[in-house]
Order: sequence, then C-alpha cells, then structure tokens
Amino acid sequence: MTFDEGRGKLFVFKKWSSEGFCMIVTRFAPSPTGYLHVGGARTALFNWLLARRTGGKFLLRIEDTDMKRNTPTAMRQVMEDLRWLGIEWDEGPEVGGPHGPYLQSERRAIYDKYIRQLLDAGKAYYSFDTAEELDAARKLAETEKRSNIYRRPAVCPTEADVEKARAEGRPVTVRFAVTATEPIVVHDEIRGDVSFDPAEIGDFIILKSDGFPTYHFAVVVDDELMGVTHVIRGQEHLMNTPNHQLLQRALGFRIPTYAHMSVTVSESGGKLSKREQPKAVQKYMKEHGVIPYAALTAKIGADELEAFRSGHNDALNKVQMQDLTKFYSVKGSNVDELRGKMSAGLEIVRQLVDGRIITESELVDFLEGNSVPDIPIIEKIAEHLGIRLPEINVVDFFRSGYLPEAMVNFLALLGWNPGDGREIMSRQELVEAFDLSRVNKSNSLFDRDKLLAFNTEHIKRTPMPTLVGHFRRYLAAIESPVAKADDTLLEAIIRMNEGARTLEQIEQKTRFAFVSNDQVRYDAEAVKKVLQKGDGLAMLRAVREALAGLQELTPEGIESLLRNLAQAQKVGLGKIAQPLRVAICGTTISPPIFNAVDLLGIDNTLKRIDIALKHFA
RNA sequence: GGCCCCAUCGUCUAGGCAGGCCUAGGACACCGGGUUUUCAACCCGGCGACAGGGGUUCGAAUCCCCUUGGGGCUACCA
Repeated sequence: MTFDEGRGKLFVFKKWSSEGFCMIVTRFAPSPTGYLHVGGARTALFNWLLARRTGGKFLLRIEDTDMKRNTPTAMRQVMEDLRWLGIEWDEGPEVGGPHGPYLQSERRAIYDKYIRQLLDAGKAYYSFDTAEELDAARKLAETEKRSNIYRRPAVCPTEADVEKARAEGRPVTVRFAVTATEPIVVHDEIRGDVSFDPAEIGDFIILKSDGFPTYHFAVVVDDELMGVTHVIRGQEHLMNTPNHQLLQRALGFRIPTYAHMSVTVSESGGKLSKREQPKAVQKYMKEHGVIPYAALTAKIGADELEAFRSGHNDALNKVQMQDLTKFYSVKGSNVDELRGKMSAGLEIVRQLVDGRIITESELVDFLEGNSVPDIPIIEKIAEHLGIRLPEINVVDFFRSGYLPEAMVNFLALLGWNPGDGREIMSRQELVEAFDLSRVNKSNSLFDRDKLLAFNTEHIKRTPMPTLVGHFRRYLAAIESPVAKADDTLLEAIIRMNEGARTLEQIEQKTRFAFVSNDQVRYDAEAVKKVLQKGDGLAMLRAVREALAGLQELTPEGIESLLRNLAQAQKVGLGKIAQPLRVAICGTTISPPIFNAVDLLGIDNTLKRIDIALKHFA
C-alpha cells in the first residue's frame, strides 16, 4: 500500500469508502501537565476535524507516563477545555469505549507484555547506565561535535545481570536495538517523504527505570491497539517518527498515516508556550525596576547602597553608577530618577515577599533566569501588579471573553484554509470543508489581533440563545455582579452592546448597573475632562432636572428627552451625554447612553447624578 | 555542533504539485476620510510581498541547485 499517492481528500475518501469498514480513527493524546494550551487545542481540533469530516472516530487518550510531571487536576481541566471548544471524543476517559483503559498509567501490564516480546526476540536489551554516565556521554558528544548515539554493549546483559544491577542500586532500563541499515522513510501527508539515516538513531529507551514505558513505546502500542489510522501531531514529533516506525516493524504493527503540522509561534519568536506568561511578568519587572535587595547588594556593597539611598550621591563610583543606570534603564545619570525607580522596585518586592506570594530568593532566581516559578505563582504576581498576562491556555481565552466558536475557527485557519477565500466559518462549515491536503507546511504566528477580529465577527453571528449561554458561563467564571441578571436581561445587554469585540467588553461596559451606588469607581481623568472642564456640571444639572420629570422609562423616551434637551441648550448631544455617562458609569465608556440609563433605572440614575454633583462640583 | 522541516504584503494566507490566465488576489493590522452620544461596530480609500544568487525554459512566484534566514528535535518529557 502506498501512502503518498494523491494526498488529502480524494485519497482519504477512496480508502474508507472502497474498503468500507476501514474507518478513519484519529486521537488526541495530551499529557496531563496543566491546562490545555492553544497549540494542543489546534492539534486536537485537526484530528477531530478529520474524524468528523470522514465519519470516523476521534479518541482521547491521556499520556500520563511521567510521574514527575503529572498534575492531579490537569486531566479534568483538559477535558473541560476540549468540551468548551466543542471537541467531543467518541472514546476516552469518561465516555469509555472498547479499547480502554484510556489512561496510559493504567495500561502497564499491556506495555510489559510487548517489552517482554522484544526482549525475548533479542530486539531490545537491558541497560544500567546512571544519569551521570549518560550526561557525560552527552557532553563528550557535544565537544566532539557529533550526534550523541548510544553505544550498544558487545554482549547484552542477561536476566542475572539485571538482578545484580538492582542489588547494586543501579537503574534498570530497557533499550530498543536499532539494527536498521536502510534509510527510514516517513510518508507524511503534509510534508511528503522524509528520509532518515538509521546511523543517526541510537538505541533509545523504551522502558524507564521506574517501570513506566517511555512516550515512544506507549504511543506505538496504544495507537496499534486502539486502531488509530491517522496521526496528526506537531512538527516536533517528526524526528520521533522513524523511531516509532522501527518499533512498529519490530512488533509487527501497522504504520498509521502521519501528518506533522507546523508549529505555532508567538510574537517573541519560538514556540508558543506556557513560558510566555512568566516572560511577560519578567519583562514587566525589569521595566519597573523590580530588583530584590539581595540582588542589589550582590552587585554593590550593602553599606554603599544604603549611603546612596539615603542621599549621599558620591557613595557610588562611576562603574557602579553605570551598572545601576543600565540595570534600571535610566537615561544618563539622573540620580533622582534612579532613586525613585529603585525604591518603587524595592517596594514591589516588599509587597510580594510580605504577601507571601514569592520568597526573595525565588524572585532573585526568577529575575536572573535561573528558575521559573509555577504558573499559579505567576498568576498571583500578575494579579497583584495588575499585569495582563498573554493568553496561552484555552481557559485564558475563555476568561478573557472569547467565544469557543471564534477560537475553533481561528485555530482551524492556523495552517489550513478551505481554498475558496472563506475565513469566518461555523464549526459545521469547518467540518464540511476540512481536508488534510490543504494543510500548510510553514510555521505560523499566533496573531492575537486577527483572533480578536474573528471573535467580533462571531459575537455578531452566534445565535442569541447560544450567546446568552456563553455569556452566563463567562460571568459566573469571573464572578461578575452582572451574573445577577436573568436571561432576558442578559439578552438585552448583549443587544445594546452590538459591535463588542469580547464578552469581557460587554461585561465591563455594563457592570456599572449591577453595583451599588457607593461602589461606582470614578475615573479621575474622565471626571476632569468631562465634568470639571467646560460646562459639564451645568449640563449635568440640566439633565437631572429633565430626567426627574420623565414619565415612562424606555430607551426611546430617554433618547427623545435628551435630544430635546440638547436642542434647547443649543449644544450637540455629546455635551449632554458625556457628563451623564461619567456621572452614572464613572467612565466615558458605556453602552449607548439611553440604554445605560434605562439599564440602571431612573432612581439610581438620579442618585448617581447627585453624588457626582456633590463630589465633583 | 549534528539531524530534520520551512520560506509570497507587518501578520494569516490564495496562486505552486498539472510554468503563460499574476502589472500577484483576499483577510487582519496600519494610515487617511466618512458615520457618530462614548468605546466599539460600520462604510469608502490608501500603504504593502514572490529572501538572494544561479540554472531549466520561448516564458518561473510556480520546476532544480546553492546561499541566507526562521523553526523544530538532539532526555529514563511528551
């Protein structure tokens, strides 16, 4: 069977329709190390799309063979995120299926059986190298500028040697013996044929010393046993594929169809990864002179530093000064600015340390790039400092008010397109148009602006009941006071915010109506510009008077009232609307003013006008 | 360093496999204008790319080679 003749749709159709029972089976196999991130979501989506397009099956398998990296809640989170995106699996955790269990940690007996098979056939052997020995070999290869290929012993260890090694406390692993001499060719649906020299592939570990199989082994066994026909995965796995094919040959397994997708890169270059968030925090800290005292005194003696801080300029020499100005990115030698930045930075450090968010030594390590705190700590720091972290995980986008429809649409178009110029597409349209042959080879940048545009478009076209559901879920997640509204009111709120780009914007523009009058936060700049400058306050008084006499509260009624008032005062509507807006919302950003007043109610509107008049007059 | 992948506007891409239909099309962003009660949304217009060099050919964005650039992998992680 040749796999590379006629890529994509035609080929795919020929295969399963002519053979009838040969259904396409794809899978998503995340390791539960945290939340589902967008790269993973894209991989899952492409697999799901192919399965749905061809009437095949999509399954979910949890690759939890690394005890050190697993986090207990990750699996549940990943499943929740997939479901939010609308990516449902036909087989896998919680839904079951004939090929279970779907957690690799529960399949150890299966792997052991196949390991034994390879061992008995002389296709794999035991090895007892320590981490230090392996490390030394790696370093040597590096200095000699060659690939690090494991050197197979002349005589393979026996079972007796295993006992002896165990007794000596040496780690026991099993390696696969790579004996191929011919080039290994991977037929890739996206890249065509890729050839690998077997001399470049060392004997790799298939069973770890803790008794768990490595990824390479587990993935091969499970894909076979679960009947996976098509493997769509990231390009980072392309180099692993010859290893997998070698194992498949040795075990007598079928070789699935492979498709290696391009990598999604971030603005800062490199793979879009969870590292982006710590990076953002680090950048903020560096820009704001957040440098722990310990790091400072390591550079400059404590006595001199204190002398400098307390105002003795000459306490520092030229070199130290240059060092500090560079450190704090202060231009020239502006001593006052330097002092200001230093104390502001130290103040932030104090808050973080006193708030027990992070210890000083951890902070030093983090800023010097020696270690990275866990994401929850990063999140706490970001929250404390008011840093907006870049969204990386699917759940981050949910919390920022994005629609799953927009995410799915955007992700699908990252490296794929329907070929007819369409961009905004529903899930159903994507399923109908998806085709492996139209998947790109080149890396693509995750363009947040474009995602925003997609979200704006999807807010416009998502049916109202669905949108209300999304909005309610969003409000609950961020614990918004707007969650008090019933569905009818939520629908009205969405309608009055026509043109909004995210659910977050809608929430931010309407929450003023759901907080008590004394909780309104007045934006200082808005107050100054709109109320206190010109005749803002006078207009506000006029508005109050007019509104007090209002008979019936409807947006239309308020509109004609305000328009008449503007005419009577011989000013544009803006001169009336803006002061009123600031008085009731606290900012210059709100839904259309007539709706805003209607939403808040006349009593509270009048009360807030009074409060504003009292405070800002 | 070694191995592998990739290369069209700032970004995502169409066109490439079947070379002339391409003075390279669309979308996002950006800039200018319009609409307007704020923020958005919306409407009109503009800027803007075949990485470089060699071939093959009557003809190359398209096929081949080299260079350059970007990315991935190089674990008892997946």
